[in-house]
Amino acid sequence: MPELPEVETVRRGLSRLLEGLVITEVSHDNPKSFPNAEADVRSFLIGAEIVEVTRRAKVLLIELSTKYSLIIHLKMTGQLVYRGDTNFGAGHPNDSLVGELPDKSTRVTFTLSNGAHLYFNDQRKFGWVRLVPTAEIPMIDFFKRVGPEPLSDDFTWQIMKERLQRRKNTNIKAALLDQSVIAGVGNIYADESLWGAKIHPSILVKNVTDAKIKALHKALRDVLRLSIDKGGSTDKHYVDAEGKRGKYLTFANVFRREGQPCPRCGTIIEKSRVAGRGTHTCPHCQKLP
DNA sequence: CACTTGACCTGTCCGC
DNA sequence: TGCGGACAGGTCAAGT
Repeated sequence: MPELPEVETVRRGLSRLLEGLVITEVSHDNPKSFPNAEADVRSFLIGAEIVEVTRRAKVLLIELSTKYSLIIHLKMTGQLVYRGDTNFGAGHPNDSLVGELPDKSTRVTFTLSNGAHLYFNDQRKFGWVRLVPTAEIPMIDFFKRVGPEPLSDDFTWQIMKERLQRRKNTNIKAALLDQSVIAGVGNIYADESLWGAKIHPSILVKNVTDAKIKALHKALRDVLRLSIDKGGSTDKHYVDAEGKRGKYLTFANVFRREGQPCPRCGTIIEKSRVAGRGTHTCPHCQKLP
């Protein structure tokens, strides 16, 4: 569920909370969640200062002072939550979704030089933390293949068209979800941006007009920016670096709104399956040509 | 090669 | 109430 706006929200929180701190201890309960954390990983981590927290697509990068970086993918249910000396939980006025930590979904715990902890929680164990030499990150297959950042200044509608043409014989929703086409788009913002541009998710890329691609380019960037502004989308799991929910779903137009009226025309929103995903559309606004 | 489907997991919800 | 099955959705491997 964490897509670009959610991961970016976590990044901003971690950047503020972690930069300058030193890792003093690390533990993990699940080998799958930290696949290369064998034997001497502690010696590479303990004593390392956190220099900078960045993001590429849906992946978080924590650069350390030791020429190593932590790479973290939250996949669907991953959380990275910072806890200082007050281990607050649900019901606290800060709107925290998670309770006292660690809990049973905690996979990795970092202890920091100020006495705080960073918890990597992941109910479904799809996510992971890896330690890699910083210089080797560009050589990792994913980073070689991943498409452009949709919010970067040079991401024009023409670039978007060119990227989408790589998947011209598939439907537009599958192409949007393909990380090698455009970075960071997942199910929520695919549905929201297609509604915004009035495009049916099943239309083949080669049949989408330039005018529609232009509209999709604007709709996608608008919805990603709005969601970042609202702290992302929380359904069940996603929280920011302080455990707080995101508020975008309050503003969603179609996602998880089947049975409700389309905000634009009042037609009842439908849910179907496209590209193997639950897909939300307005049958009046989004028609196949 | 281009594209689609299934596997990876666990918790929740729905129908019987 | 318990139980089976569908579903949630990011990514990669396997299948067509």
